[in-house]
Amino acid sequence: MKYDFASIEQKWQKRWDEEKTFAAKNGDSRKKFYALIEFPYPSGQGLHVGHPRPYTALDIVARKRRMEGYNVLFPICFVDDAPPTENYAIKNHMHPRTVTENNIANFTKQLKMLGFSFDWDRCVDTTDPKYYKWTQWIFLQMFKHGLAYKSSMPVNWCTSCKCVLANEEVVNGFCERCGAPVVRREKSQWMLKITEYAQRLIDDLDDVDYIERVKTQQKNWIGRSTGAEIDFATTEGDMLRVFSTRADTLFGATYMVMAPEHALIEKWADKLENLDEVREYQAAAARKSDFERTELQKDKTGVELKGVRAINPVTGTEIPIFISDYVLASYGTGAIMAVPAHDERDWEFAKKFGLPIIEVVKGGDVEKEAYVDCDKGVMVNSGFLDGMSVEEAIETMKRWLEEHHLGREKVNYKLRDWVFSRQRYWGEPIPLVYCEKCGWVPLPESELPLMLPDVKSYEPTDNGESPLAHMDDWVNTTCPHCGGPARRETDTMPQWAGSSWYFLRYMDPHNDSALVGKDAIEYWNQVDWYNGGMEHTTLHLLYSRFWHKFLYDIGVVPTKEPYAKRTSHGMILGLNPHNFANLPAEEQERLVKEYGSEAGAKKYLVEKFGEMASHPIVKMSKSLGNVVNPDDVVKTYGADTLRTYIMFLGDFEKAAPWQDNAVKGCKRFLDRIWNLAENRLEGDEYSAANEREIHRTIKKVGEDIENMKFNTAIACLMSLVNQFYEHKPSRGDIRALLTLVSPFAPHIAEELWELQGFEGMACQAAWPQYDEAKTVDSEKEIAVQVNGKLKTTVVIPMDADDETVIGIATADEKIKRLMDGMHLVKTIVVKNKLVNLILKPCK
RNA sequence: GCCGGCGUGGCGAAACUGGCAGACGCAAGGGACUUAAAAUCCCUCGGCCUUUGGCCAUACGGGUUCGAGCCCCGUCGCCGGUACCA
Repeated sequence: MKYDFASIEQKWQKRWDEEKTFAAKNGDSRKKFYALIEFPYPSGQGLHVGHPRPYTALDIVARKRRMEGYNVLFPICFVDDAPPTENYAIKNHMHPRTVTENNIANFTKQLKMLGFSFDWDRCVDTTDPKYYKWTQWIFLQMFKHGLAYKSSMPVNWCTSCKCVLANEEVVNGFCERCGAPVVRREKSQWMLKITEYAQRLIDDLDDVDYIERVKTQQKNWIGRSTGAEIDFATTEGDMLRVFSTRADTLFGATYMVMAPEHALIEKWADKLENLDEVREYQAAAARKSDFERTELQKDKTGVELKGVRAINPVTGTEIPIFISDYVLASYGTGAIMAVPAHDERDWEFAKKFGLPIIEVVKGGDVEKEAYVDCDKGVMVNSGFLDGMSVEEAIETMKRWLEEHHLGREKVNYKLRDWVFSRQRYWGEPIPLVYCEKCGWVPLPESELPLMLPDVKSYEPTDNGESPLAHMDDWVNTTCPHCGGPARRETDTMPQWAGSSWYFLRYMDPHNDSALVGKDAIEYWNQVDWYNGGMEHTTLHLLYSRFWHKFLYDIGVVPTKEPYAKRTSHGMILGLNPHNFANLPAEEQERLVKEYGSEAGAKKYLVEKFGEMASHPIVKMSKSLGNVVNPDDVVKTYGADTLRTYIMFLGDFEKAAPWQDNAVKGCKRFLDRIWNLAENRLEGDEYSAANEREIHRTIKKVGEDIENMKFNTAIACLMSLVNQFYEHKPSRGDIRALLTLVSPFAPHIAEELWELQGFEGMACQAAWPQYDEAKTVDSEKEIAVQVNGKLKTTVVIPMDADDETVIGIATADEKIKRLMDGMHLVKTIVVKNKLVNLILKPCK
């Protein structure tokens, strides 16, 4: 009988579905395990071959845990990615809901086809009012606790989505989603005070098991730095406050710089001799997009505020004040003291504007360049700091500032508050109304959910107003507080809102009276293992940690952190069809002939296809035609092969290229298993010839799954199968193999399990145990080195002592020859591994 | 620039805490079976040489060590994150 993967896979998927094999049970007495993956955005293109990588990985973990006796929660849902869905809907004249529903149906079909052990009954839909009722509820709690506020400020404006973006959504001055340029606009926005949680978001990383690169990226993004705030007196009497991490260099501060948006400028407007020039600069800075600001970063610009000067508190010198867009309004105090001798940016600016540069730390040549890495230098030209080390000077200066009430220690964070409103239709309405008398008033909780109204036209508008703003019937309402006329907030929430707490809803998806029931949250507690993409490290992951901490503070959840463990997968890349190495041999030959040499051929390819052609491995893209569709792979090879290959192709954490012809190897592996087990075997004990290999494989596969070394786990299973071809397996041997294979290739495992007549289902069998003693041999082949060089190998009894090992090694014919005329100076024995004989010629 | 990570055969990759480099798979070559092909099974497979053996090989140059892919110093290259954050 042939391995008919298509019908086998269908058969078992249907059975799992009907019997609800993977349903998690709330309150069950078994130990619980909660595995979580990031849902796919249900885009119109369907599943990408990259999706199954993290899903298969955690499916393997979830399946193993069930076999180990855990009550496993492994849920899935679809969270709408608002702007793309809406854009697609606009383009195709459809309602966003229809688009989302179609996409979800397609994704569900595709995911089911891959045999993931999701509990499909816990699907949640963040766009369902029953769900977003609770998203709105959480927002209201934040509002009531002062964590949501409306503020007018320059925001990132995507010129294509016609919508405000959070800082985290802007990549190099372009929109993270659509790639259009982002400009700055002054707008009144709802903000969430994530900055209030900055320190806790850093500190609590110590208590969770996240892979290191996730922790570092989060810490870098939050960007804590310790320094001092220093107050400079000005000739106008107003105090100009700055932040500096280098208080020690205060004697070298020769001028000040304020951000063009700094509030004091308005206050000083009357006094400024060059007000027109200042105004012009301010306007130009406001017009620049983020991209332009960074592009032009080498060329410093600025305008002096003529008529106002600051006084250096330690030297008493009057120094000029400039405005320049190299100082950011949103960080620190929006103003700096410039120390050109020891800061590259200040140095450039000082050179351009001919400002004095005073060296205060000895060691560099401050006429040539700023001396920045000067931690080990000694203070000079610095009055009472002279002769001190930098470290000492910082401390001394901080004390001096405090004593004179001119400054204090201060911690700053790069993290900004989260811009939370979007001028889009397709999002959760913000449940607040504005009343002339009472201000912003929350809706009573009994009125939640505030439904998104049906609307004919949901295109974004150019004036930056949400499409909801035109719906007078909806907008005009009464104030819940005073009963007077009021208007609803017309901006909606960003797509990150619903996804900031969705993992809680899985615990209790149908609860109408709470976002998650008390019993449910106490039972499931927190996510045990969450795997997701690195691209969400500074977005979703940070946002959801923030929301969770807030929910912890108001007593809704019992843990400070939502996820006990976080891992991340590498991307699936494709081969570049334009790269020389990936061309068919005949084509390579032809090009080499035509262009004289391989180098010539490569040069030609780069000329023809651009720089890109020099990279053999690239992201999959439609234009290169190297996109792999999982449907096709499943059709040709089956889901089990796809799952096995995607786990086998390389280190899970690293990017790896998809190679079509390598998939065959995994199909062959499954074929070979099929051939071994399609006929009923005899003997329920492990066969003597295979026993040791089986114990070793159980150990290795188990450990590898825990460490996400799926590729070597499969390699080890392949070796076991090869072993079974040498030594015919018993029915017991096959049973062990099938249980180990079952998390990776669950369908074929079930089918063969049934054919062998084992009880129940393979996915419900107990995970096999190994006996450490049985994983080892009685003998061991070890390396024999002479003077550190490998000469031969010998077989020793396992765990033999040093003397025995040296005896066996020196008795070897070849070693004997090498020892001729030499004497043994030293021996090094590494137990069960190697012996190294140090020989010297006899005199 | 700064912060992470990486660099190993024709290819994807293994290699624990410093201990036989290249497990496992792809491609390639040879053989068996077959009228033939596919499939399957078996063998070979880093390079070089004077081939019962020897030498060289883990981006490059040094170092530590009995012993280095792994540790240290320096250089080059690639990937990811971040960027006028004072």
